Amino acid sequence: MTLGKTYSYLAAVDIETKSLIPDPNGALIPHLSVITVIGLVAQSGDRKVFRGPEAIDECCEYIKQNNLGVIGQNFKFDLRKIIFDRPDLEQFLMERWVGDTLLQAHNLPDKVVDSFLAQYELKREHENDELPKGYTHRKAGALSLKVLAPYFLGVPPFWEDPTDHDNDEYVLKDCEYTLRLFEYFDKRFKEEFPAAGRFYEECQLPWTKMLLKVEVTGIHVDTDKMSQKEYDAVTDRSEAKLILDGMWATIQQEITRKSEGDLQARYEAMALTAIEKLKDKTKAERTHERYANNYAQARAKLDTSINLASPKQLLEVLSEYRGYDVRDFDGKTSTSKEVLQKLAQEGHEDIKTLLKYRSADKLANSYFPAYKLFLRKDTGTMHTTFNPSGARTGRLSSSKPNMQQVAPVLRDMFTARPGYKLVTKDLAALEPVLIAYYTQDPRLMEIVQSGMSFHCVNTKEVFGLQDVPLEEIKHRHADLRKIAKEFGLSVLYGAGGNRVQKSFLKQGVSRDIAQCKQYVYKLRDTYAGVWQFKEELDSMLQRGDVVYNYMGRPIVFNDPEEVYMKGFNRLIQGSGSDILQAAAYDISQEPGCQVLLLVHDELVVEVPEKRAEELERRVEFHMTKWDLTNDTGTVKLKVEGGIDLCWKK
DNA sequence: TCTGAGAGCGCC
DNA sequence: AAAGGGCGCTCTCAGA
Repeated sequence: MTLGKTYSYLAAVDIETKSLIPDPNGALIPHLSVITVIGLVAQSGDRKVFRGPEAIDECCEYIKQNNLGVIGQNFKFDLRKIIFDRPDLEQFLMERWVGDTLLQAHNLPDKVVDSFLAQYELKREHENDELPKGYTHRKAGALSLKVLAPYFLGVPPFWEDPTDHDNDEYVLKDCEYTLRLFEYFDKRFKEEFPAAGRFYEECQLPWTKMLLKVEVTGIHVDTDKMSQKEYDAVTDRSEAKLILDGMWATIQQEITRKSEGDLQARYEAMALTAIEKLKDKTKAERTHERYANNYAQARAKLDTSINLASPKQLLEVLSEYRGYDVRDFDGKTSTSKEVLQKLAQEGHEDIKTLLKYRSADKLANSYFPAYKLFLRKDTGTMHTTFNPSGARTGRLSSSKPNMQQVAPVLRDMFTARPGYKLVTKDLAALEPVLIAYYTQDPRLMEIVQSGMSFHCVNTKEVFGLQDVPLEEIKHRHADLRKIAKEFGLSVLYGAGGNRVQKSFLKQGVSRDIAQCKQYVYKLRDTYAGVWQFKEELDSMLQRGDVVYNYMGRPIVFNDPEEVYMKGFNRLIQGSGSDILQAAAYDISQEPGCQVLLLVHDELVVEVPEKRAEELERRVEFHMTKWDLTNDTGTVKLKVEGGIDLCWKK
């Protein structure tokens, strides 16, 4: 690890926080939590604990006095909270932050094995039994310090006291293990995986710093618009519910009657059993009365209304009372969207209403409550958390709230601050482009170089439409194109006949499996170079080789069984996502550009209104500057999107 | 009463 | 032999 010669030695720092709201999850959210204690363990052997209102200052003073570089385990979390409390220290801490054990572990090809995790889980359950009622040790993931330290350092498993988060001993142990792990990982990178070490140091760590800045900045929310949208969703939901209640009134009555009957029968049976056991048979009448009374009470509490959120109840209504075929494309009964859409297409009005209810309910229940919880009311900004180790591919994940799953209809409530505009750009057809680059397949190279439509070409090839000009496919064979689009990329990643059959069924067309397999072979044949590349890659990964993606991120599989389905996909998806992260990093270095969101292949960047067009070109440049030249030619990255006052798709 | 798995669904 | 992949969130339901 290069200390940059600037710092004398290292110290691991860890903070403990507690929630300011009843929900303990508040401890994870900067504006809903408070720091209880800061621990620091330095390579010098010094162990420090800082508390109280001066804790941050004293800690930083110690770091400065001793000229320390600072590391942590998922240190982005700690820094985000510290910077929230003390924005003036952002620059100082950002510079001092020189390492992270979570990011090291994420990129070390040697992973914690599943059997160790399972063993650890057993120990945790055992420990939980010893705890006072209501307290548990939270499940620890493969990248948590609680797993990493015992696995790689061989220290005994350790748990904090969940009744006392504000504990010197624990926070110091945390720091000590972090420091030891850091040195251990550093050594292993140097000795065994120098390329992975470089990726960690030159990409993963700087990118994570960029993400911290993105999180701290947040994205501005038009709260009036948000309220309006929530009101609309709630209204839509109750309207749909009302209509559905009307349509299903008789079913509701039948269900109520049936439940009452069942309940009554149960209580009568209980009464009979009780009476049989009676020694004094003269009390039979009174016993009977008592059970009748109990039944009346239970009846009053009985809720027989149909719970639309219960797949079990809904399934009963749809299949038994309405007589619908509720089998999905795998033949299993289900109330999933694909089943409901098929029924809606057959013209069932109740199902159309149910679908409306479902989507409004999703907005009202999943989106808005989270947005209201995580909105900073003083600034009107939303601050997601990006998890650099959230996905095995190297993609980011986003949570609290998840800004990578914002429904398109909700996007325009996220806006530029006054005086600014948003540049929203996505990398067009990123995956076909990267597949062409990697596999050198001549047909795919030709397609992405010439700008032909991947899906239209597939439609022609698969369905034997040689006579139809490419540009007419979209209009003359829209239905077939839709199906081909459904399974085109999937087949290149390893999908088979079943998957293709499903794509047909979704469009209301049934094809036998043999025919579907023919389509798969046809596509593999069309892109023979892709399939050949995939097979070579698979055999390397199955041997346990470490493969590096476009940006140098290591790819390795412990389980060879997983390779067929995940290997090629991980190379392509991970490369795409890393290109976007690298672009976001470079854009964040452009004066005037503030990256607000990363959504896998899309960036949202805030720029001063007056320089919008100029900076839009800078954003485009950084997103498309990556060299995709292979032995057969060069493919170019393209972006789509523009400038607006709000986030638009 | 609490937890964890599964269903379902939003996004790429 | 056959197999698209990657997430987070909310709800229900069953088991402890």
